[in-house]
Amino acid sequence: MNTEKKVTINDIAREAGVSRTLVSSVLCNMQLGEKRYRVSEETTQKIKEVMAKYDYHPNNSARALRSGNNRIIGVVLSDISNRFFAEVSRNIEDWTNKYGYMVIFSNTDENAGKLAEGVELLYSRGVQGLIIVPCLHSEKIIDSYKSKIPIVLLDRDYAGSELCSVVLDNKKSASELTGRLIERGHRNIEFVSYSTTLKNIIEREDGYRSEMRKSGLETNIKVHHPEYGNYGQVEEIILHAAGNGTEAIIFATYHLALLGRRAMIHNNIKVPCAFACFNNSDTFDIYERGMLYVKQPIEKFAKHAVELLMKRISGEKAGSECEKIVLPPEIETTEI
Amino acid sequence: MNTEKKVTINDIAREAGVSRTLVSSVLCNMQLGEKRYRVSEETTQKIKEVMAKYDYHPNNSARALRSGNNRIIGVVLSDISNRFFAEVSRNIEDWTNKYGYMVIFSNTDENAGKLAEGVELLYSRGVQGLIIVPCLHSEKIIDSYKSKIPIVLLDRDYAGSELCSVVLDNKKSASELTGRLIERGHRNIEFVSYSTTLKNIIEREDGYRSEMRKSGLETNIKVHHPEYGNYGQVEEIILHAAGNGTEAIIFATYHLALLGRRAMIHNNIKVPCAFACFNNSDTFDIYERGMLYVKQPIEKFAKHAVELLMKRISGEKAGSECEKIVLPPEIETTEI
DNA sequence: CTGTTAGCGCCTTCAT
DNA sequence: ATGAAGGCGCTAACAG
Repeated sequence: MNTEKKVTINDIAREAGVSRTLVSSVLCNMQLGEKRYRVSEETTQKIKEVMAKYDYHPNNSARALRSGNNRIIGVVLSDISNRFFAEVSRNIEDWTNKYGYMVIFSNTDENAGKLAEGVELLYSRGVQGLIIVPCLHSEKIIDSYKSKIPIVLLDRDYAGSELCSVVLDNKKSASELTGRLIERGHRNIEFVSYSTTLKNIIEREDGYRSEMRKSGLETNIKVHHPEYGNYGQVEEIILHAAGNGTEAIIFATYHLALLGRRAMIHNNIKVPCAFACFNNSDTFDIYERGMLYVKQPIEKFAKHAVELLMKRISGEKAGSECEKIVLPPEIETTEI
Repeated sequence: MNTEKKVTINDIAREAGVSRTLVSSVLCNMQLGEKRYRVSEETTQKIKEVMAKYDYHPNNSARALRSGNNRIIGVVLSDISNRFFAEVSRNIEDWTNKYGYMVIFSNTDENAGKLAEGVELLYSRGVQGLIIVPCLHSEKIIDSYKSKIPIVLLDRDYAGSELCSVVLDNKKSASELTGRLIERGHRNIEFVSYSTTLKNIIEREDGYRSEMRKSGLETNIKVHHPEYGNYGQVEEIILHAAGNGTEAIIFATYHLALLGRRAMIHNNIKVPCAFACFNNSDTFDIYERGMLYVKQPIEKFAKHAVELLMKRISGEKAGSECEKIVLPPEIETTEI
């Protein structure tokens, strides 16, 4: 394989008859948008030619060592194979690339222990900054790094985090969704969620409750908290709803919506005439026509997170106040 | 932020009253499974304490520079937000971590130009090896790197590639799928695919044709090649099939299956009584009960790809023959 | 505009 | 079992 020794900056300098410094300057100018170091057009050309001729690639480790910046950031999230985070990742990657940075991912599977491992691994790898999707009980762990490395929270924030964050306005999402269902003439609207301390989820329930109250449907409020992943309990909820004139059900998460829909199909239930969840999906788009859902503004999530992080990495007001970005919800309907 | 200077190996050495060499040795021993360099238990302990006390993290760039290995590999694939590749990515990540390596991704969007950019970027970043999902017309680009860096092809291979690869037995997958439909009593089975030179896709069609022939259904062979992403054409195929006693349709890709299913639903067609595609999906699992499909052995894809790559990186028989791994298909049925 | 001089932090012989 | 010395490839100050 690597029989031929790597060509270094010295080789280029020698071959071009100039000093290493010049080659380095040209390199730097290339990486940015030209001109930061003054090098004559003539020598610049010559050096570029030689670099091309020898297929020269500057050694990144050396650069990183010298400059103290390896142009890598870390992203810590639940599971990159989860639909939502997969798309977020893709967008983060694209944005990061625009800054000349690359991304390394770490999956937590919603487990604080794994999050700790992941963050530590990335930190010890020397990444320049971290975008983190916190999970339950990860607050302290994250806090312990905030003086060591720039961090931006994504999708979720927690009380007392003095960190930049980009999140959806979960409460408003749920209340708008509820409002839409009420507009459609529904009154018996139920809400299926989890019993959790995860801020995101709690706010969704809040949104539902407050909208119901605002519309004078306080007595119609009905919230369920099945155990996580317990299909049987979801099925019971559905069966019960079917026999009680429930007109619509709101599921607080995509996963819950899947379970719920499965229960309906398996029991051949058609009663609940509206259906909503917190995410889009290519298949729901086909199978659930005219269904309301909250669209996650994924591109914005990614864009803002990367921008915030880059700002902190480049040190503008390093330790200063944190910026919290709350994105407005977008309620959408699948094709009719 | 980084007000406190990073603590280096020298600081640790000074503080522990030993030489850098010893600290380095301890470090190395820690990273592997103990004992490669002889250091007395006593000093080892002392050094470890000091490292912990000062929260010492060896500088990765320096290590990489010195050792010539940054323990990073690159993965070039279509689109990490695509369901199949998202899962593959996750698995590659997990496997790679077991080797102490990390992953950087690059997306091609099935575009050879982007693939070229991505590969070049990763190469210039100095990754130790590359796992690549080739796309149309990317053969030459990939070939041009094979003498420079270890490469393993994933999911797709191309004629004449002298590279390691891990792929599914696409032909067999399609023929088994066809066989299953025939077992179920179907005779008029159609196949919807693309007109392409992508080996994967072609082999699937081959599999269908050969199985039909083998079962004496040669005259029932019917293949369609709609343009990529052209919903109208797919809809026509479905409408036509519905009026002609077609009993089953096989879609060569997941995307085609989605389009096809959409056409059926929009036109309220129930005629085609079997339905199959080349991937699983959480929603198909719910909406298409008893549907046959080919399950991609994603974990195996990842495991083998990473293993092959690591073998090449560590230089065992560097330039020698390439290993081609062809995974057997697993035909599955969604819940009934 | 160009060259010289110092290291960045670490690993690796080679001595002791 | 431990230490000294050299250098990986590059960039950032300075000089000219």
